[in-house]
Amino acid sequence: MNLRDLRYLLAVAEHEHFGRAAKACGVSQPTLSVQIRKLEDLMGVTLFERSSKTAAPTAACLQLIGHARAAVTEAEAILATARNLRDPLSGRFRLGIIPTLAPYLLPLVFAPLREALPTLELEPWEDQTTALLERLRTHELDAALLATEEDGSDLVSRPLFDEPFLAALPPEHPLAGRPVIVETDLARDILVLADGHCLRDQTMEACGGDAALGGPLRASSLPTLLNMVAAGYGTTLIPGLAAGAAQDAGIVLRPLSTRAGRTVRIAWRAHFPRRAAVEAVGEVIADRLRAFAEGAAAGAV
Amino acid sequence: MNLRDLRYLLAVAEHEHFGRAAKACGVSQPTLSVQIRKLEDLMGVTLFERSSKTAAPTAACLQLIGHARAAVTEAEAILATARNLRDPLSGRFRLGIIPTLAPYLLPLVFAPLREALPTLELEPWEDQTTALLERLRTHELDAALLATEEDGSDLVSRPLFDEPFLAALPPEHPLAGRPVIVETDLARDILVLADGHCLRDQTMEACGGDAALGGPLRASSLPTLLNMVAAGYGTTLIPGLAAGAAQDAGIVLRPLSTRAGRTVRIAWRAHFPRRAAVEAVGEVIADRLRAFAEGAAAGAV
DNA sequence: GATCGCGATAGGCTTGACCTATGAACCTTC
DNA sequence: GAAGGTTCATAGGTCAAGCCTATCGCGATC
Repeated sequence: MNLRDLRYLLAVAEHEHFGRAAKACGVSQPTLSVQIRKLEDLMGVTLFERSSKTAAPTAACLQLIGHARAAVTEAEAILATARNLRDPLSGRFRLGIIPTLAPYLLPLVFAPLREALPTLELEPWEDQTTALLERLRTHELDAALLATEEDGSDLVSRPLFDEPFLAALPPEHPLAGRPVIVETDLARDILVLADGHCLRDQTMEACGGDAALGGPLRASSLPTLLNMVAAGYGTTLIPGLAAGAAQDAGIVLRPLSTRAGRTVRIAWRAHFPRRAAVEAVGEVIADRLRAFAEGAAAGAV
Repeated sequence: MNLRDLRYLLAVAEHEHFGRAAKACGVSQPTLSVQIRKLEDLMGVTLFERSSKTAAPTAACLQLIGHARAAVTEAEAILATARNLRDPLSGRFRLGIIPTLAPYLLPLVFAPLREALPTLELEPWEDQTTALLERLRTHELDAALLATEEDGSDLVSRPLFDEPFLAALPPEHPLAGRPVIVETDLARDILVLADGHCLRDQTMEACGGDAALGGPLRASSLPTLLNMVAAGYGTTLIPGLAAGAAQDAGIVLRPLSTRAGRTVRIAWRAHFPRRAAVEAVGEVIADRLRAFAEGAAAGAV
């Protein structure tokens, strides 16, 4: 049985006439005769009572056409729905973002994304890198903003912008008077984030790679870390986008001598079919951050 | 688009694996790959995200499979319903019966019909001949029990049994003493049914064919006519099956010298597809009335 | 590095839906 | 009552499409 056959059935039932039904279906009358006959043979039921005048649906036919109409309607609903889904820039887009980036990046890019991609329903999801990669692989996310290189060939990524690190010091700190900070000088009293934050590893690497660095404190979030620094418990490195929040907290910021920083990338599954949406989202973010990245590059020269 | 394609779609979505889905569908894996690809091209939507591990349904696909499942389910419901309708001896069977026959025949044949054709839902419809023929032609009846020959080649009929007429007389009537009645002797004070009853025409023909026969009275039903005869207002001819009711009313019944009678026939549209049901119903009625018909024939010899 | 498993592709076969032309039955009209 | 115009059914040929087997390319795994 075929959806086409069901359409033929409905047409003949409606017109009660093979010729007119054939015209309505855009086929010849013999085609309809043959197909209806096949349908009758398949079902073992006479569907129409033919006479020289008309083709009247039998009682059995009347019982069947309800289902037939439902099937045809559902099939058409599939195509209609597909038409609406055709635009890859439309629909839900679940974007993972690491916690040291989300609170500072989202306010910058949310409105531009809405404006550039009005039909894309952006759903941000904040979590640490490994959790985001896991959710990417299980199709629970469509893309993720990370500050690390992707791992594994099943995922790919492209860089969006460079984010320099800044030294964050309490105002009364001995190094606060210097215009530029040498990272290794921070190692003595540096504070770091908890395990799992990529920023923790990057900070430690920039400051000398000592795994025992940072003492017993493990801040669970960047705002917490900033408050600790502001309170005079130590120093840290912060990503450039957090500069505003750090200054608001009364922290002194200084550029680093080695121009250390991180590259924010957007990552997605290699086979993800809505590549266009990923590209578009990345493009909007990169555009919005271009001034920031150029400023960072200029400052580094 | 095709129901087969939708089944393929559902299978791949369920198994998340082309090979296993192909096995479940009973086709080869390349077949499935090609058909799904065509479906994707038709819809303009990527349905599955393929990788070397698995074929995961996309968000778009998940939105579509609900409709797809509904369409396939409806299509299967058609076949299931058709299977139930396949037996022509099952289902509604609308049988028209003329009013001078229905009250006496139905009590005789209803139970035998139920027993012989338990799945046939018999719906009797009582009306005069012309109305029954009209309803037959408009497909509002499946068959009709008549006492006339069918008219027009679009309808056909077969005889079921012969029903002799009997002279019906008030006990005090002068002719009541005779063992056999000559029909034309009844003409003087005969009572007839209203226009439209075939029995009216047959009575008048048997008694001399005078159109002015029967005086001003036009009984609207046979029971009324019987009561009029019982009350002494005149005589009439009654069909044999009404004999019991007439005797109950206190009427004297006598055979006719010419053995006049009528043939009860079952009529149906020439193209009616449930011919088997018509034949079966007719057969049960003829069987049940065989004794009656033979008795009538014997009585006539 | 070889093997295995996945989906995609290629080439050839066969089915079946379609068309036009024609037939058979029936109705209407002159 | 013969002619012509309906109706649906049938016949024969064409062509698209679905299917198969064989093979490829890619990635993971041992």
